Amino acid sequence: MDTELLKGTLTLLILSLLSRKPMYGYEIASTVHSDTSGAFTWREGSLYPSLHKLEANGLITGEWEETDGGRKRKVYHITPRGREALDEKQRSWTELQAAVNCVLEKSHGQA
Amino acid sequence: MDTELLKGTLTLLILSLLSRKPMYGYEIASTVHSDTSGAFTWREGSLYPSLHKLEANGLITGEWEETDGGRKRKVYHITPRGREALDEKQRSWTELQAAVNCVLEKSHGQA
DNA sequence: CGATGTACATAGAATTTCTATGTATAGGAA
DNA sequence: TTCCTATACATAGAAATTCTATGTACATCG
Repeated sequence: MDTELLKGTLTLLILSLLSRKPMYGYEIASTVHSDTSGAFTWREGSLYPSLHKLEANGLITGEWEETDGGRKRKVYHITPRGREALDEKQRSWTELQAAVNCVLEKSHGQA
Repeated sequence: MDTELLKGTLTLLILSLLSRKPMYGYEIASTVHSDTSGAFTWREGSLYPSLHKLEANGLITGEWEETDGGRKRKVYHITPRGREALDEKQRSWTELQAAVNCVLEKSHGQA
């Protein structure tokens, strides 16, 4: 997979995943990995800074939680503002697809 | 339009446009602008460096041309290697769309 | 008791794209 | 004629995103 094209989808997908239910970072990474059949494999160095940025922007909130095993996790919830941002990003994504596909189709068969 | 998502599509679209016919930089920018009904407006500071990079990588070749009016333009042609790269990038784009839409759909209706 | 998996984090590098600026000419408007 | 706009290319530096590499720490399984 061309990693160049992946850029910008991270935020969209994090918000989409958190709209299902609250998740912690590691869970987000493994969920997107399995949901995309391994097409997306986010590095921790990309994911955690993105989560911090989304939290700083008020789109998600994180709370420390302790599992039965005594392990600590930071569970993120999407905020109302986060849901608005998700809606907007989804619309942008739809527009982007349409615009790119329009150019590709116009090229098709020519030359 | 969310400019974050646009990243990575520049190379794909330049190659796609040049697969139609040879074009010069300014023409590429105005064509993509009109083809996408203004959804994409590449800055010259993004376009020209990208063209130089594609040329350095052997995916396109540029030749200076002079118009009747005496104006100079650099007309770019796609190379065989450029066509291969275009095919590959188009496949990646299709995969990316599928993967992202799969995640978005799985989130739909939940929570 | 060591390896692996879980779980978070940051520093620095690499890459992409944008902003700002510069040069130069053609053609129409004032 | 002179100025403004559109055409046409270019680069330097900044900003943003993502990756690589590294570090910490604990649980569990073999």
